Amino acid sequence: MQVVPPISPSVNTAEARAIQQQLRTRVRLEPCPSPVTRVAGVDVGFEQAGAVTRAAVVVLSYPDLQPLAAAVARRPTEFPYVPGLLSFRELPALLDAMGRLEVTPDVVLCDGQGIAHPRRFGIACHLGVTLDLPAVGVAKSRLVGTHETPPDEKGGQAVLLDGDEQIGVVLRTRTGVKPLYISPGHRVTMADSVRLVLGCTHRYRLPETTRCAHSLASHGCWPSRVAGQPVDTAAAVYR
DNA sequence: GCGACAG
DNA sequence: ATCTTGTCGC
Repeated sequence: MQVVPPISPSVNTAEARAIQQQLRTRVRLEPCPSPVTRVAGVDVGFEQAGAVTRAAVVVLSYPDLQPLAAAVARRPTEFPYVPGLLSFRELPALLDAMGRLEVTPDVVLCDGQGIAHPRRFGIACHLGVTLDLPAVGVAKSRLVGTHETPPDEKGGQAVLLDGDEQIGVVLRTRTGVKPLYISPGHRVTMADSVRLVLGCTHRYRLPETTRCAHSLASHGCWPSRVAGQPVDTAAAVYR
């Protein structure tokens, strides 16, 4: 897919926060365009003791969740991990990978927060706004906000609040596992976000999109099975 | 000053 | 995120 200008050059943490305050005005939480037929998942891993960032993006058919395409990209790591500024560390490599994609997804599920962020601008917002693509934040742990314990059953939910503002949903994707922190990133509603995550989830805690992206980013290959089906590596090409 | 803190 | 083997539980 066509990815426009790179991302911000080397910035310091103060500048990064200022950029977030500026870009947050571009976030639009509106109904996700329908129908959704292609869902992407993105994730990053590191090599050379963190010196190199490896990003992966996969595209699955929806709601079938069968592999359609994927892309991987590597580039020097130029920003440290700072809570609240994750996108400045991972987005450059992710955009490189997105640029190598042959097909354009209808929505992207990101590994990290959407608006459930101190400045309401997590990595899902940054990626979504940058590509003007619908994006959802799917985090494995909490960054900000308070919540009750969601019911211990698949689909169990609890509202994630920052004061009196709802910034996300704490979602149990399967019985007996730690819940995920879901929040809109761009061009999706809170309800769309939960629906899409559940729609992409099968037998594991993480949605299939995230599982595939993580597998490609850290192991360099697809999982043996996606949504319960053996993967046809030949059809799911990537470069 | 003392914790908390996506990946 | 990453360094790393076995092990407890459904």
